[in-house]
Amino acid sequence: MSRLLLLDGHSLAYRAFYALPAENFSTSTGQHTNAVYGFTSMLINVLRDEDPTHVAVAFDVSRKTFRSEEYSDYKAGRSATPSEFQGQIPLLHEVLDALNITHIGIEGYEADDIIATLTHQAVADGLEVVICTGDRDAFQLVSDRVTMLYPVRGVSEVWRMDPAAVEEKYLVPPNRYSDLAALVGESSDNLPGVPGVGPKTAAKWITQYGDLTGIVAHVDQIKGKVGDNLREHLDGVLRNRRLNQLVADVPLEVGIPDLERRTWQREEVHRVFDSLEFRVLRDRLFATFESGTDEVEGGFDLDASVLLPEDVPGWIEHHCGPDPVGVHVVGHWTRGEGDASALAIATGTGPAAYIDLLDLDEAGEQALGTWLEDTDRPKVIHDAKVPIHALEARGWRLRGLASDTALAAYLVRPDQRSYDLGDLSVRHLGRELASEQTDPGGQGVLSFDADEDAAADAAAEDAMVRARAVLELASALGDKVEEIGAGHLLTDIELPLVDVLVEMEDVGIAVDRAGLEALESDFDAKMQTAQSDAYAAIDGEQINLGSPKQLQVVLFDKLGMPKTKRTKTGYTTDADALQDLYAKTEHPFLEALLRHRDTSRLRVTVEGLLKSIAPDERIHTTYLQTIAATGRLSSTDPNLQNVPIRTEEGRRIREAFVVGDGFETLMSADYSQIEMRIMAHLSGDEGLISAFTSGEDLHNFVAGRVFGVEPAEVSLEMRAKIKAMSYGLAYGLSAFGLSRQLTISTEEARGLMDEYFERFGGVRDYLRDVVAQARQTGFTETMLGRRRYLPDLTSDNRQRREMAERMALNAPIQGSAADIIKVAMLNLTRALCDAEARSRLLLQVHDELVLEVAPGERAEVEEIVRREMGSAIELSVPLDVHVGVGETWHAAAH
DNA sequence: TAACCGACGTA
DNA sequence: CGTACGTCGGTTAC
Repeated sequence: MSRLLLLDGHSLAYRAFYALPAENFSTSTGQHTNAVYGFTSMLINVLRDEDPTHVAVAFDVSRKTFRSEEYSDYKAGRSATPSEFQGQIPLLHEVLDALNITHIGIEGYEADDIIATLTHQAVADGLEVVICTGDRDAFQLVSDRVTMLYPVRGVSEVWRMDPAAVEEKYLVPPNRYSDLAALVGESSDNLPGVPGVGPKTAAKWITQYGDLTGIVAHVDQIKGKVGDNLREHLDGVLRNRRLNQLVADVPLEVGIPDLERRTWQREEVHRVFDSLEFRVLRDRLFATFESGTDEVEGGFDLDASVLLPEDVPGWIEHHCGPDPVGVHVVGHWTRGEGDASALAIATGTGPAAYIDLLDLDEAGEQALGTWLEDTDRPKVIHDAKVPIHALEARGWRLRGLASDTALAAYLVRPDQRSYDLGDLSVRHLGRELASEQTDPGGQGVLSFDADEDAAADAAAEDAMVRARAVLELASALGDKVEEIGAGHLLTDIELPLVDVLVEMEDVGIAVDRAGLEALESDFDAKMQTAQSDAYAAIDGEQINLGSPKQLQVVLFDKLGMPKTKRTKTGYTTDADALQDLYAKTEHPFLEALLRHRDTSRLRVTVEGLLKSIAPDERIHTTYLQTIAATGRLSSTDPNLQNVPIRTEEGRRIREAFVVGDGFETLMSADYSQIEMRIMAHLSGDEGLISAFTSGEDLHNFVAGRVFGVEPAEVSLEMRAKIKAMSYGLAYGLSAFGLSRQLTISTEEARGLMDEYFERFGGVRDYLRDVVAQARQTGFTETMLGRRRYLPDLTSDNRQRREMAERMALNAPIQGSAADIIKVAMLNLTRALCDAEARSRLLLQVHDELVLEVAPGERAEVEEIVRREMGSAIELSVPLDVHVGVGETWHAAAH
């Protein structure tokens, strides 16, 4: 039986808009999504419950319809549609487009007219119809073939209205409902009814005289005050009836066959739901419609074998040659420790094998090791750094990494939250990893002892499925990488960088544990003092100084300080705001509080570092290569890219990062002003380029140009302003933002920016063009062709659009800097290797590299570092590298 | 207990 | 109303 589902997009979204609190439904960029969320949630439920074969969503296009033509006050009582709602309609269209659901809006008609038209066509074609709308006018369409779902209690529940239900509720059959509504009136449409006549009276008359025509014919027989009212308002009633009659012959470009349900566009759904930040809803969508349907094929065909130890050498010999194989390692690796227990290999020709690493004989071990370390027998792995570490624990060094599917997927779409193999498989191959029978992650089902073998089989099969998925994904993603011209980024930069990062993570950096412990107790003592001072300043009240909520009570209620900038949950108590308050009130509590903040922050930082010291007395961070949308690395567990440096106290922490035993010194090498240099290069601005070749201090030079004085005459204040602006430009800083940062007037800030752009017109043109081009193509590109997609550049929502514009400004600059230092890391590593130096790379902090220098190698290493960092890329300005050495990170960077 | 938020460290 | 991150403690929702 075919069934058509029709939804009134406007009416349902509008319900959701008022039913769901906007503050709980908005994205990190501030876009409200409550209407989209509510509608989509309801859509998923209805699709699930009704399982229609055909679907369409109707929309109002504008308020101007034939009804408002006839009756200018039609819906006039309604307040203006809030812009927060209006802005969500295009998002709703995006959701529907991604789901491949037809949406229709026709100028001059309301959504319900479209629904009426389609309902008539569908009934004529023999379909059942389910209508979902919050507009009661649609009751007139209900019949034995047409059911209406009417949302109540916001959008959390629907009433299923068939003819009996309509009659039970309104005392008239559906085809008389419009007569009843005409008599009673519809306040939401600003259609007044007959005074004193409610549904009961109206229903009584309709029953008595058959319909409205009958009532009109016998209007003189109706007695009493209501009779007089009816006669007096009869014109209005007839007008109501004309207006609430739905049009059943709206000219539509689609017919019922066009509305047949289609599979959704998987990538679009991910993109749209990502941008709306609908995580749970997406899970619900996939959970509801992808299990047990044939939209996603049930996994992978495997010619699989679990190898016996004695079969390992033969299998590898036979199957692992010059063609890439997919590899999946069963094991784990966290915080510098881990192991591998098994390994699955899938070949391009079909066969797949599972090898238990804990049960290998000598020959197997030998064959496996030789293959793993053979550069000429290529492997493709998902997120290879982790398995490479795990295999290392068993003494193998994997070589010949031909592709990494996580890295490939990252280059294709660098702004994803995660690159889960299962997700990529569904998205790019259209297949789930796990079929229903093999569910190694499942709970409970396989928990009995008797099922241990089955569980092991399932785990082996899962590993082989993953190996095969990786192999196929490498091919599919490889094509996409090539399509966007990022092949060299993958093969020449990201893939070889994996080995460099593995080394850096393995080596770690030595720390002075005692020094850190001393710092901890020092910071702790200072924090205690600050805390006592803070309590003393507020009559001894012992609040939790780390609780913004309790602070707000003290600051704004108890002490009555002026309110600061609003946050989602109240008023901000951040350091800037507290400084402001202190300047205004000079209250000692604020001074103590700020001191407490600083010292407790330092203490927490030190504690975190202490906890992460490994048994070798070194700290091993983990670099994440697929996190930052601009192409940067990130560092985690612990994050060694945000160790304090700005304050004197903070720098003491850097003194605890020391040169390790057997090495001579630490060396810190950083690019000076690399982002400004990239901006000079990309913009080709002659003024800025000459700033870097003049030998003058950059900011003095620029400030001299802007203020029209000699560089030598630039005051410190002028220099500070120009420095802030120069850096701000690469982030899309506005005059307002600049004024706030420098505490100058917006006018002065604007004047400063105008003057800057006047002197450095190339920069202005570049910044303008980079956004314009990104809007054209949909993406930005770094110097090495790393893309970042920014669909929001064409958003109707100003906030989203402007956010995307700032990202477009920044991504090529930050991303090119990331490209450059990655190239430098690769070249530097190779050069150190070629020079047979023992010195080694330890850390990367975006524009800085930290090395550990072996005895006697200092001069040579410094020369290599300067050369390789300085020549990583050719710019129209020099790449200046600052190098320092010292026993500690602090000393080396000084 | 998990998820979120404010706050804050770095480039 | 300046980009890119990771981590912490407190709070809230489940």
